[in-house]
Amino acid sequence: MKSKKPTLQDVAHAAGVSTATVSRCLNQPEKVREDVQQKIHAAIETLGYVPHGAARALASRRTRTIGAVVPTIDNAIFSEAIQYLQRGLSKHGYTLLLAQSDFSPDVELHEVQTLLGRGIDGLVLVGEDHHPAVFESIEKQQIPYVNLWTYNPTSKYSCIGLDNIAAGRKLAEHLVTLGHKEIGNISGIRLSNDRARQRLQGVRDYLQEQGMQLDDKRIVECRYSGEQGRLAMHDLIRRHPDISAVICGNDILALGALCACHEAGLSVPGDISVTGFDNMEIVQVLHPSLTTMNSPSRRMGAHTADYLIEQITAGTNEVKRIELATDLIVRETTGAFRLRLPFGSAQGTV
Amino acid sequence: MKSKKPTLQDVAHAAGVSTATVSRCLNQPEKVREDVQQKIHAAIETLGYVPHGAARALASRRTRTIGAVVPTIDNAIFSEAIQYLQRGLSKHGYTLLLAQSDFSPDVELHEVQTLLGRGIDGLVLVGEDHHPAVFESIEKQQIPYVNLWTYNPTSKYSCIGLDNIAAGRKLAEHLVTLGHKEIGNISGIRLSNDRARQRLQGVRDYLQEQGMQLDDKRIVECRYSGEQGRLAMHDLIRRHPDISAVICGNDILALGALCACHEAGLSVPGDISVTGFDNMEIVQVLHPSLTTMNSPSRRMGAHTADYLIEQITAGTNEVKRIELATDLIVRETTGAFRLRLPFGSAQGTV
DNA sequence: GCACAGTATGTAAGCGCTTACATAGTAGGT
DNA sequence: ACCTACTATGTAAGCGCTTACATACTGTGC
Repeated sequence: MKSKKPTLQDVAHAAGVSTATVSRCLNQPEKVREDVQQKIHAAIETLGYVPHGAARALASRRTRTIGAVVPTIDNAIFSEAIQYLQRGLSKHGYTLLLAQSDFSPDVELHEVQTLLGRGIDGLVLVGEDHHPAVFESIEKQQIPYVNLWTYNPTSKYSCIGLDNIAAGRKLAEHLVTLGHKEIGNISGIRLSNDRARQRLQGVRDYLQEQGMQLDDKRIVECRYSGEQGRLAMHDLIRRHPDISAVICGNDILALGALCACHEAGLSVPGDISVTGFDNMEIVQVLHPSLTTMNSPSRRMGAHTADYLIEQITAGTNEVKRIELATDLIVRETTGAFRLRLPFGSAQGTV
Repeated sequence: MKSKKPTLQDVAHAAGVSTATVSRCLNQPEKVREDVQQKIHAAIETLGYVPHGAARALASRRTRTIGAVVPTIDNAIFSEAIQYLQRGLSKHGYTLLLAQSDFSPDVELHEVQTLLGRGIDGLVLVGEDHHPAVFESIEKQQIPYVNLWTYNPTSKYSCIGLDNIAAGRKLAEHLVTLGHKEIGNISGIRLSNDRARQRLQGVRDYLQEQGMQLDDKRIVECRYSGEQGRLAMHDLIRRHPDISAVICGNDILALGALCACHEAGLSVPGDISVTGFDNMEIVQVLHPSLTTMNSPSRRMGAHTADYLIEQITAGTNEVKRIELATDLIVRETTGAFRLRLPFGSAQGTV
């Protein structure tokens, strides 16, 4: 190893120009003469110079860094969104700082403050529900900010996402149209998860309009995990044997629910219909393949990158609200309602 | 909005001490008297002071930031590892800079250089295969560095992972023990993916020792996606109807393969056995549930965080090689070999 | 030939923090 | 009472870059 890493000053020396010129050459090349640029680039090359990010950030008040806090990265929809967000940022020389909240508003607040301390140029959070101090901190920084996964036309902040209420309605409509009357629900924890609440509300609204009700007893709340979904479904089956369709908060829960149906000897969709949410890649290669809502995670990530870069480079901070379409993807786990003999009755002997 | 954000200088003023004392209070509190600390914290509180990350980084040459480049975050095993890595870092006040290589060494190099420019204190990559310039850059920086997902006792660099060759052997052994002789393989793209290569090599080695061969024609290489796995399986079934077991490069490919079996009217494990790799959470709630290898992604992430923090805080950079155990998880997609009448022959008439 | 506008480059003052070194204050040993 | 050894705090010099401003140079129109 030689001595220290080369600095901009070393480059300036080697190229026989001033530090200002080198800096300009890097940041506003149009202001530097062609031949000088070449000399500078040659010097950079031979010295192996790499700009010092922190120094740059300190002097320019821009870190070329975006912060994102998701509930957990270990969930296909969040990781898909982050995948596209990171790609979009990278294309423009921006780097992603990633943190997780574990669905806790307090943890989220803490992570947000850490990120802001790091000096991010933009921030991405999931949903609208946040600790009040989060909003305070953001406003103090005046940086572009996006609420992901939610679309609220009246929101004070930018949001890029879907209309979760409408999505819930669509699911309910699908099942009602198939003739289902007794519908159960396996939901994620709704506390501090506006998406889960809104989807459920959509279901409830629609049923109400149809003169039906979603009894609270038919809602089981649990963490988003396959095993939890499985247990929840067993619970529903035991407590409400008349249920003929179950709306699950996401695909993972739905897979667990399908497992439970199988274990309970219920055929899907013959005895019971099941829906998911997110349309994870794998649910289409399963048998039966899952009826679910398409979650525009990838587009969300890409749009977010575009929006942030746009605002940052323009030096503006306008609120933008982007609604992304979701589609109901009907596959094999939902079917027409069919009367099922109650458990315990003599089946097949009539 | 008030005026500017408060600086350390403002805090010093408000608390009636020097900037050095405030800085010490934040970084080495044991060197500051109790009562002075309280005054300072009070000032910080009322001013709403947040340290400026870039300034801190510039002055101290530490960014409290770790960089990681994974092939893609949109794959359960990588996202699990990143989940635990991020948590571990956060616990110690470190932040994660995340980038993706899309399985391309060139993209990876570019991302690594960007991260190094940002001034990371430690770096995490996946696998041992990297662009030569990656190693050069890292050595110039002298920062702790880990190769994840691989365990190589003779590696020049730290690594935390599993013995991929041994894992491949175990899978082969399992199938051979069940009586399978004609084994197929659906692998991820092996070019610049040492994990995939080594697993395949393990399979090959074991078969060879048993006097069997893994013909190259029985290996289908494709991207890690359910749909690709499905197509690959159809291909294998068509070209090699005598195959009675297929080893898949990961669980996603295996799910696609199961789909293909179903479509082709082959029962699993009756007609054909299928194995995965990674033990994703959902594969245990499927029917049939998947036989697979457990990938210690979570432990990997946690260990990596511990190792990096340890090295950074100690100011050292010792190479450490940690092997994590993997287990074969036998479930329902593998079973004893059973002779199957070839397609097209009159089945069930003998 | 001269004033003027326009362009290319250089000078130097920070950005907000850390930290080596200097200094003041305190306690213990003799 | 004096010296020594600490500990607690202050002073000030950067860390490597950006950028406002100053300066030098070029070409134009009159």
